[in-house]
Amino acid sequence: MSSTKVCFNSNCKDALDRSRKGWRRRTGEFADLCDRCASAYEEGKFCETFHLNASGWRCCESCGKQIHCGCIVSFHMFVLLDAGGIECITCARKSFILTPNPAWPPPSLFLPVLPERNKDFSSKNWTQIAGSGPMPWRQAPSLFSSSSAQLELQPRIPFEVDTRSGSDRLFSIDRLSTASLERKTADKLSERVMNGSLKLGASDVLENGNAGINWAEQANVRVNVPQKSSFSKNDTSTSHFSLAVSSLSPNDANDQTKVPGTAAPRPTPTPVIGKIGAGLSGETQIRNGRPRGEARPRTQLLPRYWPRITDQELQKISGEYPNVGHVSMLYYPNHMVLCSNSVFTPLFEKMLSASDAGRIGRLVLPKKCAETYFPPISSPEGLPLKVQDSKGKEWIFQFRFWPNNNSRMYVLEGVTPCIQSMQLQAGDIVTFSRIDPEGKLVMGFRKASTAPTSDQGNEAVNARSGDASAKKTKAGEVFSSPHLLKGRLVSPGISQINQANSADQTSPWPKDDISRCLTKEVVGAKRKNSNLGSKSKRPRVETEELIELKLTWELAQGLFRPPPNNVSSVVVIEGFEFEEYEDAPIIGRPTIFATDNSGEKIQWAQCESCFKWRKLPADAFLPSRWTCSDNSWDPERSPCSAAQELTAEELVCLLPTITQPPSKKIKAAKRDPDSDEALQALDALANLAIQEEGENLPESSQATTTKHPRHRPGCTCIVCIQPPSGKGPKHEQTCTCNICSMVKRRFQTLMSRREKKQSEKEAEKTALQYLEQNPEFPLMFPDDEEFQLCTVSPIEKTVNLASPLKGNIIDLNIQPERDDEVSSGSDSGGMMRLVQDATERYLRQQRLSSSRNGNLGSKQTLLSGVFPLGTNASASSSVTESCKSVHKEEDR
DNA sequence: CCAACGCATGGAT
DNA sequence: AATCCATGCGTTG
Repeated sequence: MSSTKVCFNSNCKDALDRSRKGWRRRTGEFADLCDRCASAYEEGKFCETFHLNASGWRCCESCGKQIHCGCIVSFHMFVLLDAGGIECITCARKSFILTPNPAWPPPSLFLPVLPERNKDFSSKNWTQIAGSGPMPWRQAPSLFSSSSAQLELQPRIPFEVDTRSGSDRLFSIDRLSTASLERKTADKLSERVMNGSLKLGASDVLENGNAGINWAEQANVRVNVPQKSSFSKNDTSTSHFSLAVSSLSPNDANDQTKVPGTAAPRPTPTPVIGKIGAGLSGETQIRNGRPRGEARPRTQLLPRYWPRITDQELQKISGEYPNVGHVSMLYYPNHMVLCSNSVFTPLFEKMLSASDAGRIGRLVLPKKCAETYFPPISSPEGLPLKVQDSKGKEWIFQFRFWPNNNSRMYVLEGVTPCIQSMQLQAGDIVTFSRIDPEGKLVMGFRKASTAPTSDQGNEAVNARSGDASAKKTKAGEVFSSPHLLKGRLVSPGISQINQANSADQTSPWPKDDISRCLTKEVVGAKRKNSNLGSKSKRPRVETEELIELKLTWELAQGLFRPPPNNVSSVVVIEGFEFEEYEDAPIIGRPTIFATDNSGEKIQWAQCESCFKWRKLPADAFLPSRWTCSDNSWDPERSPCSAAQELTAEELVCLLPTITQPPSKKIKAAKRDPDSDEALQALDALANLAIQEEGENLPESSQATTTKHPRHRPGCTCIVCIQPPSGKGPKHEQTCTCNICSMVKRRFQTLMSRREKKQSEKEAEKTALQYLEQNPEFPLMFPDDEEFQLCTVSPIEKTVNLASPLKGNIIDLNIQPERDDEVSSGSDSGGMMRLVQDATERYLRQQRLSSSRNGNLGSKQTLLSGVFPLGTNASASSSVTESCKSVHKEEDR
C-alpha cells in the first residue's frame, strides 16, 4: 500500500485528496475513486468513459443499450438471461428479473490455474462456482459480499423454494442464482465447459455428481459487508431460520484474496475431514451404468430432510456471536445473511429408522443429501468421514454406497457407537451441519421423545405475540458450536423480501402466495413419532405445520428492519412493491408498529422480563432481547415497575395484527372438508355453464369438458358437465335451466350428505356412550328420547344413522355424485325452494359445526332439516341405480 | 452358529 | 411410472 492514495481507476491514477467510493471490488472493499471517476461511475458512464475500446460490450436484449459486461464496474448493470444474452438492469427489473448475476467467484478463479491437482474434494468443487462462467458476473450493488456469494452458492437445497411456489413466481429468484445455475449446470457439464468455467483436470472429475457447491469455495468467500449494525442476541423466535455462522479463520482474516482451498491446498485427508459438501458434478463418468448427470437429483431434498433449526441453536449461536447484523436481501432473497466469520450451515436431518438405530450400525443416508452434502464417492467402498458430534467428539464413519436398482443407496457405516453415545433410538433425529471455513461436518441430534411436534406451532405463535415466557423450546437439538463465532443467518428457502419500512409489519405478500410458498413442501420436515411402527414410514404433513411455517415466515418478516440510514428504492414485482436496500436489513425484536394519537408512527415493544408493552419511536431498532431497562427513549418507563401505557383493550386491538393471520389460517386449515365441498358446489353453481352448450354442441366440443372417463357420452352427471376450469359462461343464481337445476340439486345433496354425516357422528357417539353406560342393552335401540329421533321412520333412520346397510331403503346419498343424473324435469318447480332450504341448512350447519356441542337441541335442528325430498328422492334413486348399472357395465 | 456385509425387495411417495 | 429407502435375506468369513 502506497502512502499516497491514487484513484483506483487505472486510466486515471490521479492522486486522491478525498476518495469517493466506486464499485465494490472482489475483496469487498470499494474502489477509491477521484471525484471525476466517481461521478462517471455514479452516472453509469464509467465504462463508457474509460473502457470504450475494451472488449466485453454487449447489448441489452430488450432496449439495446450497450453494457460493458466484461467489466467489474458494470457488473451490477445487467443480468444474464436464461436464454442467453443480457438485459440491462432496468429492463430486467421491468421484466421482473431481479435475480442478480451469480455472486462473485472466489478470487482464486482469477488466479492463473490451480497449482496442482488437489485431491481434496473441495478444491475441485470450488471450481464449480464458475458454473456460469467467470464473467460476466453481476454484482448486486453494495452486496458484493461474500456473504451473499456464500448464500447464493450454498447448496442449500432444503431452502430452495419450489419453482412453482410463491416466491419464485414473485421473484424469479432462481433463474440466475448460482444455486439454480448450479443445478442446471450440474446436469449439463458441457455448459460449464463451454463457458470456460470448468477447470478440472481429468482427475478432478468426480463420480457422484453431487449437486452441492463446495464448502471450501464457500468458506473462501470473504465476508465483506461492513457491519453497520449489530444486535446482541438473536431472537429465539427466528427458530425456523436455518442458521449459518460465518467466520473467517484467523489465518485468512487479513488476506481477503486468499483461497484456502487452492492457495493452500490441503493434503488429501484420510479420512476426509469436513470438506464435505461439495460434490461438483463435473464428472461424466458412468455410475452404475448410468451417467451421473442423469442420476443427479434435479429437485430439492425432500422436506423431511430439511434441517430445522431450533430456538436453542439460535440462542446458542446468537448468544455466542453477537455481531450478527447484516442481511442481504432482495438480491439474494432466498437467504438472509448475517455477517461474521464462521458459516454454520445445517445441511439435513434424518429421523432414525429402526435399522439406522439398530445394531447393524448402518445409517442409511438420503440419497440426495448424501450426494449433495457429502463428498463424492465413486466406489462402493466410499470414504471415511470424520464427523464431530454435539459434544465435540469426533467420529469416523465410513461413507459409502450400495448399488441399488441402477442407483445408489448411501450409508454411513459404523455409527453405532456414536448413536449409542448420543443415546439415540429409532425416531430420534440426527442432523448434519457444516461449519465453514473449516468444512467441519457436525452431527447433531434431536430426541424424538423430548421434541413434541406440536411445540413448534406454539413456538411460532408465542414468539410472534412477543411473549418470551410463553416460548417453548424444543428439546435440544445440540450442535457442537465451539467454533461458531459470529453469526451468519441463512433463511430457509423463503424469499425474504424486505419490507422493513412498512409501518405495519404485515407481510407484503398475498397470503395465498405466502402459503403456497411455504406450504409447498416445507412442512414435510416434521417428524412424527407415531410414524414409527405405523404402516406409513414417512412422516405426514400436518395442516398445522403449514401454519407454523407461515407464521415463521411472517415472523421473520416482522423481524426485519431497514438498515440504518438507508433509503430504500421501491421495486415492483408482479404488482407488489418491495423495498430494496443497498445495505442489508437487520434483524431485531418483533414489535408492533402503530400510529399514536398524534399521528406519529410508533412501535410497541414488549419487555422480555415484565412483558409490559412500551411505546418506542418507529425507527427504534431493538435487539432481540429487549427489556424495559433498554428503553432509552422513555426513561420513565425504563424500570419494569413502571406502568404500561397501553391498556389491555388497546393491546387487544393491536395484537390481532400479529395474531390474526394465524388464527385465520387455523380456521381455514380446520375447516370441515364438507364445507369445502359445499362451497365447491356453490362454485359449480356459479359456474353453471355448458350444459346448454353441451347439448347443442357437437361431440367434439363436448369433449372439452372434464368428462369422467367412465361416464358415457351424453352423461350429464356433475363430473361430466363440468367445463374445463374457467370455461363456459356464468349463469345467474336464479337460472333454472337444466344444468342449474342439476347443480342445485347436487348442492342440495351435498348438504344432505353433510348433515347426514353430522348426524351420524352424533348418533353413533350417543349410541356408543349409551352402550358404554348400558352394556346390558347392547343390541337394542335405547328407549331414549334422543334415539327415538332415529327410529321415527325407516327413511329417517337410514338418514340419521347414515348407514345404507341399516335399512332396506336405498340411501340416496350413498352416491350423491350419481343422483344428479336424474332428469331435471321431475322437480324443477321446487328447485329454488330446495336450494334455499339447502342453503339455509348449510348456514345452519356452519353455525352448528362451529360449536359442535352435540347437544340434543342442535341435533334436532339438524335432523329436522334432513332430506325432505320425498318423491324426488325416489325418482333420484331409480335414476341413480340405472346410472350405476350403466357405469358398472362400462367397467366390464 | 453368528455377525457382518452387500444386495434385493417392496412399500411409500 | 419412477424413485427412494427401510428392511429382508442370502452370502461370506
